[in-house]
Amino acid sequence: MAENAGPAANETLLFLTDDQIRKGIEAMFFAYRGFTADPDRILAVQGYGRAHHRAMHFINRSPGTTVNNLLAILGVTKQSLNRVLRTLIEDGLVRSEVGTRDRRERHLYLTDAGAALEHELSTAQRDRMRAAFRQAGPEAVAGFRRVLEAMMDGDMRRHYVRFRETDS
Amino acid sequence: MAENAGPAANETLLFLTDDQIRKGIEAMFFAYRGFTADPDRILAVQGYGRAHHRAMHFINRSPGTTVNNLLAILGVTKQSLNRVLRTLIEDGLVRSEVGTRDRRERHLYLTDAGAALEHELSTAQRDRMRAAFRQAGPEAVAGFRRVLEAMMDGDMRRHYVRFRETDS
DNA sequence: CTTGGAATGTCAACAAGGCTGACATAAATT
DNA sequence: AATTTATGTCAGCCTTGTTGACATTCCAAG
Repeated sequence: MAENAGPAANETLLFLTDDQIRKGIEAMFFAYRGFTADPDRILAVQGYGRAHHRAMHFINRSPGTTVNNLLAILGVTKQSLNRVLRTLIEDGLVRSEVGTRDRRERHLYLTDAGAALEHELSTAQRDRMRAAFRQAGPEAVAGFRRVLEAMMDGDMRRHYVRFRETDS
Repeated sequence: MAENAGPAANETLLFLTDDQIRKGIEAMFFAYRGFTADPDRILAVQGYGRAHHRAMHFINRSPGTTVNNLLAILGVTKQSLNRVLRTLIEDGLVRSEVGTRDRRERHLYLTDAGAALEHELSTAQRDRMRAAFRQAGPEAVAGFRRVLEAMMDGDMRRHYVRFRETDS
């Protein structure tokens, strides 16, 4: 792994003190609340929760994905996901199609109504993220991404990278 | 607020495209899982959850804090927090002392056992954060913090800043 | 071809931890 | 004395995690 070999390597190690790390941890905690606040507000009105948002986000990202696939990405049990999917399907936001090649699989798509809600949610979340990005500047954003990627578990990083490379 | 006025301002606006923002959103989602994974594993063994971790973290950060104070930081209802605090007090991890100046208040402290568990949890979390910081480098870390701070809600930023400036 | 296992998805029941509402108590404030 | 504030508690609800049991479908070994 290519270690950072910048100038004044001795001095810059200050960024690894427990105190700096602790600040990072608290920043992560408080920021994540902001990250989910806007979609949560919208969802509460409709009687949905964060789990519905996550499902719709990733169905939108890869239409036709299977339940199993979604399971691996979301990192929950199939039973948990199923409850969420059931309500989304009942409410006409998600469409589930039996696979043609393998009839055990269900391929998931957003309906028009589902796409509309997903768009509303993701717009709210994107607006805040965009404001933060603009305020912090492009170099900060690059660093933000770099740290987050290094923080992911191996499995999650695989999913993330797969998405990152899709339709770059 | 001082807008970024770096060189090639035209070109660098590319970092604000919807696609870049979406990558940031997904990075945040996947990274937060890694962020909580290690403490969650430890907590599961003891029958506690993330809520207990958060309470202990902030009691450790400001010993003697009141219930009301903790409520504002954690952003939950008193009923929710009380359930968690009750079990922590019953199990001898947290001590609650009636205030001397204002006897309505309860001041919260970690017991030795509580401090030990808190330390175990925060060590696990810090280790991962430190690894990510080291891998990403000091400039990336600065950017990471900058973006997260810009992402916080106003109230949360107030709490964060208060902590950040305490015993810097 | 049949049969047994593996993969996939569904239903039921439970627990953690959010939430609201109502209420009690004690202390401080007016 | 009356009101407000800080805290705790009870009851009940919702979302979203969990396990266990089960149905369906596919595939591969006999």
